[in-house]
Amino acid sequence: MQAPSTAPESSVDTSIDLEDFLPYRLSVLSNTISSAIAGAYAQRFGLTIPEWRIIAVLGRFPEISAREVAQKTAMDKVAVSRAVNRLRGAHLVRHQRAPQDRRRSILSLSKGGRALLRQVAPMAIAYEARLLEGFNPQERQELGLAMKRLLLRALEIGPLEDSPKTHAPSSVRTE
Amino acid sequence: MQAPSTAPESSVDTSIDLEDFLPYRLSVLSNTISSAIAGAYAQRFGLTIPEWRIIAVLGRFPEISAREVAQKTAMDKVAVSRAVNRLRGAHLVRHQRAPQDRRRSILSLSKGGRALLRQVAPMAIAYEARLLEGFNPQERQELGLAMKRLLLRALEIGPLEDSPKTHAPSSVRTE
DNA sequence: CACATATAGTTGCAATTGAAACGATTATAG
DNA sequence: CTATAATCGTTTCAATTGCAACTATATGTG
Repeated sequence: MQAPSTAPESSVDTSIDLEDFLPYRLSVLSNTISSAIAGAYAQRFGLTIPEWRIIAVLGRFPEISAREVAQKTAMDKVAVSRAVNRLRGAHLVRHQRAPQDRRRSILSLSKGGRALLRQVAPMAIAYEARLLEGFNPQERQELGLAMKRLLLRALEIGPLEDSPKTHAPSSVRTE
Repeated sequence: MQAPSTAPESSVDTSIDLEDFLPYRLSVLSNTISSAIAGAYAQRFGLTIPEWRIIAVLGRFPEISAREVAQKTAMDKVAVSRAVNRLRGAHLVRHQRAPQDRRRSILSLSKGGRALLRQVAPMAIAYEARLLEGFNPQERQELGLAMKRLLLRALEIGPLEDSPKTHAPSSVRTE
């Protein structure tokens, strides 16, 4: 597709080591941890991770709308809607409509939901503690800070749209 | 925002702050970065992340089997099979059978696959470089090390099955 | 008021994914 | 040698997901 590479001995010159590639390593790490947790939640409490997230956030911020839940959990609104419905079916979450804006829902934990949270939260916290066991306070702080910086940077860089080669002539489609 | 600490009662004693919870933060960070990359790969090269991983690993280790690809990419064998089929359809990957064990496949990049890798790899590396722009060499090393430790720890802790009683001999086999 | 536009949440549909069953081949036990 | 088990990769089927369309409310404009 492009002009043939003029490299004389090209066999390995563009090889990339997946094991050193930060996005790959992050993905493997995150998936490993998430599936360990997901297995435990499912097995012991019948909860998925989206459901657990909703319960956690409602424990901390009662009486918020589905949209706010979506923001605070970094979940899609569709995922929130479906997970909330399952939780309602299990009588773990209560659902009202906001009187002043009747599109808006007001979600909160039921008694059972709060009881479940009291069971799940310690397990989650204990798991995190085991993960970080070998890290001293300074290392923990540095790790947290590094993740914060990376996330900020990833959001700044953004969706990586076309051609970073030419200086962007701000030809951004607005529709 | 937080309830007044006056009540030593039950209401908030198990609240967990999702934003501080390491597995959640890792998941958000990884998803943010992965979807930025996925968008760019799809748009510019018509590649998914599984496909990109396979191309990268075949660029570095030619003539390996699907099973080895699965190990090296941390992908499921089913996912590898499907992605390899798409790549074969696009004439980016070649597929032979091992003569001494005819169950085993031998995969390698075609000429086009190598050309594509030469285009994609620099973009991937550049993206990673932008992510890490603000990190000095020591910070990079510490970050890499921290991730390594966390992954090892997560594998040690394992699937978090029932009864964290007897510490099983950690079978972190690397075959 | 009538109309267009915007927002909250749900639903339908197609694509993706994962677990288990499968066919083909090779390895092991008796 | 034969029967059984294990391995590699594919296929099948069901569950999950993501996107767009949809319903219902709400707001803003002439």
